[in-house]
Amino acid sequence: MLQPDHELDGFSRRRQIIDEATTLFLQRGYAGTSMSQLAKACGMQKASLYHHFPTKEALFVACATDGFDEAIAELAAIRADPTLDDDERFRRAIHAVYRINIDSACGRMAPLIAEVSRTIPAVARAFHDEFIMHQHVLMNGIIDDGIARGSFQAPERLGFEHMIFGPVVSLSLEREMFTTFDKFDTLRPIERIRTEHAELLLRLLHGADGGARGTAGRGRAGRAR
Amino acid sequence: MLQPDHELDGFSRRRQIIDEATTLFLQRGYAGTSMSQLAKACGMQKASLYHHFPTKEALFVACATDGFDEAIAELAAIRADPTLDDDERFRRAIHAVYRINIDSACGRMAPLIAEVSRTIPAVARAFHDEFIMHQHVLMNGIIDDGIARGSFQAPERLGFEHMIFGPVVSLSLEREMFTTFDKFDTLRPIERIRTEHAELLLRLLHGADGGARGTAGRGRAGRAR
DNA sequence: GTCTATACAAGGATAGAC
DNA sequence: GTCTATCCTTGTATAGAC
Repeated sequence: MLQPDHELDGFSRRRQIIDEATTLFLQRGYAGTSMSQLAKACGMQKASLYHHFPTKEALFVACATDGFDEAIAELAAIRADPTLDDDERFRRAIHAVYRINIDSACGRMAPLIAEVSRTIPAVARAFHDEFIMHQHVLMNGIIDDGIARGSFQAPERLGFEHMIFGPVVSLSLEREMFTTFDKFDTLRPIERIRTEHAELLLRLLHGADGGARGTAGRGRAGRAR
Repeated sequence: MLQPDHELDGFSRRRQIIDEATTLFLQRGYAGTSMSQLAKACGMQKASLYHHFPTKEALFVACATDGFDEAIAELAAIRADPTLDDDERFRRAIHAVYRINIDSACGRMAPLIAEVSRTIPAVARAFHDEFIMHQHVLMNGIIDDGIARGSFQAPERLGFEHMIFGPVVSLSLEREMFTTFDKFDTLRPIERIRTEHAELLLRLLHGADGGARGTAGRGRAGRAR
């Protein structure tokens, strides 16, 4: 999945093309983006693009599968950070999930994957296996660790996972849908939504009965119910 | 928004075109669907389509804004149904929201709206004002009624709304993304997700402290767990 | 590795007969 | 209201010089 290529002067044409293409794809969709537009955006001739990528489809696959690891890195680091207590780790993990899916290019690719899912099924497969799946695994790990240490109560996992990722994914989609609206941040104040979202999830993790510990560290015995 | 037209024999060509076009748009995206393909699907000539719709864009707008009211009708009915207690009403409302956004054609339009949001901003506006907004209003009404009757505790509303609709919208998107996978229902068992989702939301509505009433009618004091 | 030039298909849309 | 025929643009992709 890597192409060391000719990253000589810190400037790779391939990189530039991928970046410009990603921008265009995100703005106008796959079928709505033409190689001519892309060539213009890159300041080069259409034919030159085909020196770097054999087909438009191959170019799209490169864009869509680019940067999975970097995007998820932060979440992995949070899971591994031993200095955090479980509640705080969970809060930061939620924060990271928002950044991954709303700010990063590959997080914003979801509607595009849907668009091409029938014509390029492989890209949907990769998106699931190497992006979505990894986030779920990391998040479940964080929850499981908290349960093992007595900080969290086990929730119905399937529904809970969807209550973690669903609001983030839909917010990302809505931001694409409503980009032309005056102030999207008034319609959907992401910061506030994220905070409330995290606190509501924590309430569920602490159990319905006792409310459990507010900021339980690891292993502290605070039990509930 | 209605066109009585010539619904003579219960078969309208306009209706047929909208239905076929909607299917194609959902499968291949807006830019990825051609008028030629559509003409073939309708069993007519390309030029004939232009007798019914002046442009491809107008046709898409017709598809995307078709059936809002019908899709939402069930949710409105549930809100107004006086025979339900608040918990059961909420459960059925969640059920309806799943059907609206996952099964109905206009619910599945979301990624398409995102695709055309820059080129046809009006359709994004309509989708928000006449579809999304209405669902939020109805759902909030159901919650407010429950609060007024003492069945529910008021949650942080903004975060809670996203925890209602987010998982549904993302599930709808994922179903489009992963249509080519062997068994989507194994990957994302919608029935089970929906049930767990509803129960977790109810747990939040019942409050972290007392758990509040399990199946409280209006005012009934029933406890649970 | 980038360019000019071009092949060839498909796109949206229109004209005008029936 | 549907057809055949056609216009013109744009699309992806390639050939071959530099």
